[in-house]
Amino acid sequence: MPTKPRFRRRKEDRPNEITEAAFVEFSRKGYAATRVTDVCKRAGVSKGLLYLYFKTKEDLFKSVIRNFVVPQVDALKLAIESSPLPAEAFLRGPFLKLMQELVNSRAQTVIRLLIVEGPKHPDLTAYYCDHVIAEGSAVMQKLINKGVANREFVPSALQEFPQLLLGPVLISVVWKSLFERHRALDTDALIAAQLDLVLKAIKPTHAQEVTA
Amino acid sequence: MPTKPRFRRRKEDRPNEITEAAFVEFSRKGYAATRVTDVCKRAGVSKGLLYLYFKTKEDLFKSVIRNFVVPQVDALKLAIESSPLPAEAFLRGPFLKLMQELVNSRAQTVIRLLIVEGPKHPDLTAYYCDHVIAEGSAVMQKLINKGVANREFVPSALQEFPQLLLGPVLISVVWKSLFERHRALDTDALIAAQLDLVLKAIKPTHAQEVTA
DNA sequence: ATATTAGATGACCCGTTGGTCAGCAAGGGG
DNA sequence: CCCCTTGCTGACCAACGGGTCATCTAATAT
Repeated sequence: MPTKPRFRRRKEDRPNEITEAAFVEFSRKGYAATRVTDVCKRAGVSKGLLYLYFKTKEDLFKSVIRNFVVPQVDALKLAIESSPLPAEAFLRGPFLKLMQELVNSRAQTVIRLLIVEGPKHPDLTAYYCDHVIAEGSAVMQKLINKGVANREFVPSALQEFPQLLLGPVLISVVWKSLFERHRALDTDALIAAQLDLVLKAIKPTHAQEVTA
Repeated sequence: MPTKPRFRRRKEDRPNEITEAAFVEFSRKGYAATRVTDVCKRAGVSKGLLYLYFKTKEDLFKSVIRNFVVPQVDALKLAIESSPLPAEAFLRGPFLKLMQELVNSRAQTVIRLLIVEGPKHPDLTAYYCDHVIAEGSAVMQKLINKGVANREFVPSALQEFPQLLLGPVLISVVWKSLFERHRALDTDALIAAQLDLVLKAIKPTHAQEVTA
């Protein structure tokens, strides 16, 4: 009888499996504290194999981030730009939901990893800056400007700083990673509160001059 | 002629000097990437001496954080609680200035260090949570509530989530550490914008029912 | 069956770094 | 002036972990 083979050849699946394992390990311990050996164990793979698919530990890390970020961002942009809702309805509906989910999904982990490890990987940061930050800001800006154009909103600093809407998302991510078990925070409510306050501030409820 | 002595005995000053050097090194490279030897070099001290005053590398790190945080927070609380200004004036004046300075001072570095290294040092995080976060929130809450009490402000979610005012501070800290050289951000304006928006939202400019 | 290719293994190498310790020297007291 | 205390030194150690490579074996071609 033929004994069970010690391993199978699965060239196609290995990179994904390793990336997935690396995601878990990096998330838990950060870049420096993660041992390549642990990633291998989790992926059920030997060290040699990992180094067949990834040149260095850093290369592995970058793959983890990029493989996660790219599809997310693309999906996101599409969703936002193809919505027919007016600005406020969109913000209070899909946009709010999206921000709230960000904090409870893998994105949270990725955001944290980028904050923590970013400074050590300048090219990765640059990539992220151009693709996620810049494009994200642009989309949000467009949305606000649209609202201003059809008198839904009054002109405000939010046009220049659309990131303000994401403040509570950042607070939530950081809070969860540091204080979650020590002191609870209702992140959904926090995010909703900021949106509500901002909308109150930029909606023209009372007589207001609009200077071109 | 007596040759210059190789070193002086300065028991009193050593801990501070080492802490100071450690602050610089930890700020630049983070905990894991900082070598104890480098801290020693910067402090002009041998490794043995460092380990005379600090039990481990981690102990040194905690000292750095605590030594910086404690006096800052105390001074801060005093300043806030002893101000006679009405709520809005205080927020637009000293409070705004303080938030803006936070981003350009050593506090920025400490905030970043805590975000990055916090999860690895639970007791340090707990300490920070109780002393800085909890007390800070309480003070801000008091301020907002005071404003609501004398009809300066309308009731709002800001009473429950005073942290919202700090959102842009966090954004600024993170931005500076990641993207500063790649894409500029006027952090002062960002922080001022958030304050302005929030104040617009909670000021009773038009007929508004106040439900007890 | 056998040969060949290439996916996969893991023992090993070696630079790095947190932490130690035997001993040196500053400087105050007798 | 000398001695003793103790602040201080830096060579050294041991563990650790990223990366390599000689080797093995599953799959495939002949």
